[in-house]
Amino acid sequence: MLDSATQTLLLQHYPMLRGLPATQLEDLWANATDMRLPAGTVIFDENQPCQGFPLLLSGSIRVIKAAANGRELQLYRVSPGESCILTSSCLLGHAQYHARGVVEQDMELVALPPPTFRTLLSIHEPFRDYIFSLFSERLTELMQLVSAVAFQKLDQRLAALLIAKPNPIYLTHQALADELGSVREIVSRLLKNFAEQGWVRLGREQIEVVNAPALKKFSEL
Amino acid sequence: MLDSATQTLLLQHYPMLRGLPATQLEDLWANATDMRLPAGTVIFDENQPCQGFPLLLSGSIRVIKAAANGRELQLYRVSPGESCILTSSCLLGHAQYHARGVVEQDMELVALPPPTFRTLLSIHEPFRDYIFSLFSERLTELMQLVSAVAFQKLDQRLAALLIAKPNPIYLTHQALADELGSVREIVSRLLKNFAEQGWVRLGREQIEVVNAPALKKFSEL
DNA sequence: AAACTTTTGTGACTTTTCTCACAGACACCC
DNA sequence: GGGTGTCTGTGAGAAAAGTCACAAAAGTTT
Repeated sequence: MLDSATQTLLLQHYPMLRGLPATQLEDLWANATDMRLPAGTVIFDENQPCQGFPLLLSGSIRVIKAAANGRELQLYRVSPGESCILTSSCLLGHAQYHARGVVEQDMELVALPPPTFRTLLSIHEPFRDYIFSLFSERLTELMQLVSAVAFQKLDQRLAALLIAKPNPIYLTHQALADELGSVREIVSRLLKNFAEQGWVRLGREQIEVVNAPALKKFSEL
Repeated sequence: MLDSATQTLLLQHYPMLRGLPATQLEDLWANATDMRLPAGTVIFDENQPCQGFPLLLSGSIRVIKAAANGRELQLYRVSPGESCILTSSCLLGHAQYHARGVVEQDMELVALPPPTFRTLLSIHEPFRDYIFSLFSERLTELMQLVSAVAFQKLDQRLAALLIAKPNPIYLTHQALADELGSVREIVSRLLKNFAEQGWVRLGREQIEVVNAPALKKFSEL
């Protein structure tokens, strides 16, 4: 059962739920549960069935693939208003997870039980459209990712990653490597190259992009 | 307008359409168009909008990413009964294609105009479930692919590819390379290694797997 | 401020993959 | 059965990425 503050917040982040018939909305408030999860929580992992459908209110999730040797690669990130499409996939494909979800920033979410989720999909077109667009977006992103991993050099991917982030970047080289699916040493060396070109300035857990256009050009080479 | 033979074929491959109300079925027959495309046809490409929703009756499509230098990588294959989810993605996400679709084997398909597709989605739950499962499946496949490309060595991926295909494999090394996102020379060399291990026998445009278990074990290393 | 942890820098070396170049093998077609 | 085009084999070398080992630097804790 959701309190009214959470209800308001949910409708803010998920406006497509506003048009729901009153009875259905009541049903939603009654069956959904509010949760808070601290950063670092593993909310799902490979080969696990899934329990509910998450609607993010704040914070974010990193969805990653982990390799046997400890390396990992970020598939995508889930932000408020987005929900985790992988969970839809599990629920709708009656399958299990094939990735790991880790809370990146402390998170508040509303979890819908599977029947409620299915009902929403079937009765409410805006919600259905929303879920389809999410699927569509993720599919596109993943295809771009496959292509990047297969055909682009790491330095280009790193450059693209740097300019995609808010400017002074407060991350360790290891964190960047984990996002790219590579290792720390390589990222360090590449960053040093960028620094020598005068494109970035490096500090401990800090990377300042000083020549974004150059990085962009380089990443598109 | 579909002739009755095509109608029957369509319902065979897409049984979830059988439960449609009669009026809706009439609408479907009236608006759908039958098409035949020879192998090699590019049915869609990057940055193109899409016209209709394809339901495959026979043949197959390779969905690929092409790199600037001529290399390519197969994202997935579409077979009869499957439909191309990328097109759904385009239609539902109101976006453009981000990959290329090439007819692999001569193909017969029924194309639904976007409005018909949307109506089906909204009124017929089995069809909707079907589309969702397809999305779900593709998403999972793509995630596995990303992971394979990022973390597995080419020899392992090649081994996995060989055992996934019907046994005497009639393909050129170039075709295998294109499926893996690599180049011909490497595939040739790796195949030679496999042959020296006694795992395969090589011929012109022919690879016979003689020790599938060994290949499987190797691919899972 | 000494001890510890985390992060970063870096050299040396290996492995994997790609590139280029060219030769031989096979198939097909007049 | 000679010509032509498509496949395949292979060597030499380069480039990219990863591994290992260790040291220096920057923070944190006590």
